[in-house]
Amino acid sequence: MNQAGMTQEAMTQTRLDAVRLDGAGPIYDQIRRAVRDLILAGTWPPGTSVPPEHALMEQLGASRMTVHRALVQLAREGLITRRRRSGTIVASPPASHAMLDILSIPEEVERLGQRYDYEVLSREDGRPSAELALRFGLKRGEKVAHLVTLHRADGKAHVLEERVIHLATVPAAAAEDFSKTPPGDWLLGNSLWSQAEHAISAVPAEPDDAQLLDIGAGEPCLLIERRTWNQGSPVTAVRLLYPGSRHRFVGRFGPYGQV
Amino acid sequence: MNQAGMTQEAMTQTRLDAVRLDGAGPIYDQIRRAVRDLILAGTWPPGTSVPPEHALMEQLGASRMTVHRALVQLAREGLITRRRRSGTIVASPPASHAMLDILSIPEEVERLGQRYDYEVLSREDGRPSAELALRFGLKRGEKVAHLVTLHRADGKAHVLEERVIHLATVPAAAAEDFSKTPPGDWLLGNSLWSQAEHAISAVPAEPDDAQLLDIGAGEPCLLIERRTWNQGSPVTAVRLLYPGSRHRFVGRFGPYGQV
DNA sequence: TCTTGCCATTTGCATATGCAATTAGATAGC
DNA sequence: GCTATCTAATTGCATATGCAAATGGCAAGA
Repeated sequence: MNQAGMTQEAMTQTRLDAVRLDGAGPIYDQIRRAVRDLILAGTWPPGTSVPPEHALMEQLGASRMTVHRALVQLAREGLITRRRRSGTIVASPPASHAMLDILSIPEEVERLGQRYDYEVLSREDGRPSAELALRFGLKRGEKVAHLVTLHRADGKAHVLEERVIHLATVPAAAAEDFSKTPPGDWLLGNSLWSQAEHAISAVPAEPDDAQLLDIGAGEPCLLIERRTWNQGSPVTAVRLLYPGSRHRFVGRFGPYGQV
Repeated sequence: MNQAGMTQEAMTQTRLDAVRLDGAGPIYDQIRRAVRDLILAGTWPPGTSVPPEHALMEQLGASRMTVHRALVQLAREGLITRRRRSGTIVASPPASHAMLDILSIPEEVERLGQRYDYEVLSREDGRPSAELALRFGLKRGEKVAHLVTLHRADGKAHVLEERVIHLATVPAAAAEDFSKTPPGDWLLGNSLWSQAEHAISAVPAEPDDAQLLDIGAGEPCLLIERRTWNQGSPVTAVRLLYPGSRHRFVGRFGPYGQV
């Protein structure tokens, strides 16, 4: 191999060392979990190339078919994509989530064929007030960035976003002013998350919010609250307030799950 | 074999004949789809035993490992359950659906630890009025049962259900008075569905509905609309109106899908 | 320089084989 | 009858083997 080849080989070696089996359960499942964990932990970020089957096979002392089985399963779960000759790479998490696909508001608006813009209405960093802590379930001590953002579609209010970002988990957020990228999208590219919880409910618009959304006070709005964590540490919490009359969320499924 | 054995064998034969490959794509996937389709079509209802690997292997001329691969996938998808020696049986569809698990309202209420009861407020069978057809997207010609049901938790209005049932697809509904089982639960046991679509939105309560739900007119409500089909034929459509202040729907997921 | 064709790498699929684990049902023993 | 034991059916897992399909990248040729 040439020098470039050596570098390549060294990288592969590094990647291989990270794969550790825990001896619990079938070998193919140990391999699957080991690789999955490396991906979810961010050790192998999206785009990283996964070692080829032969390399894993030798490293782990398993047969190719066993390694193959593990990787095929991960591919079906959407964590990796595989192509003959090109090899296997870590996939990017899918942007959409059937029912609650509101990860990127710009995308959501543009998919409707409307022009998107947004405005950060306020921003404050520091320890949360009692009221804010209550609303987002924060502890008083933790430092957060608190942002209120209005998103527009074709110039009309689309959704009002109120968000806190945990600066201990995402320190880079302190230095970002979100003038070019709205907070939700910025977080997608600048933080990791491993779990989320969302809740959906119908609430009357508060007078202040109603004015911003250009609807009448007390009109029904769809409130989506989402909190995300990474390995147990809180990342962000957001409340998205949609004017009820202008929005529906639609999903499809079959008796055994998503179709 | 004894006579009982013969019967058993004959049944197995019947079941085997139903498995037909279409020649498209990998063999394991042809087998997987063939079996899946028999399950979804109701030919093999929940509880039916699937022929053992050896039988499928001989019937289809594939190796056992290939048959095995197909069945393992179906098991992972939740359509079948497998046990050594006992064999493979068709699974019952899971009762709950993470985000929109509102298939059974009695269960939903009892899970909250409250006493459930309900009342059918009105029922009419026949061809839909223009207004009804519009609201549920029906064709004027199709005969439907139209039901309005109020569900209560601890005696308080919980959700207002308005439903149409397509009598062409579910003829048995014509003879059922729903006095013992609410329509949604009755349908779960007396009809098949292969696809559903749901939509969620926030609407103000109409005066009539507000009175039934014991809230103020115009107060925000969460409206869940769901339509289900079986093999393309409409089965039922329902509008569930929840008082917004008393309900939240919660779900959890990870970056690559449901956790 | 550009194109064409070839080769080596990597994944995809199917088979054959063997053994392990589970357990329903039959059998033997009490 | 009841229980303990055995047998055989059935799935679960791992390996070895061989070939097919796709294709990145190199080499030869125009």
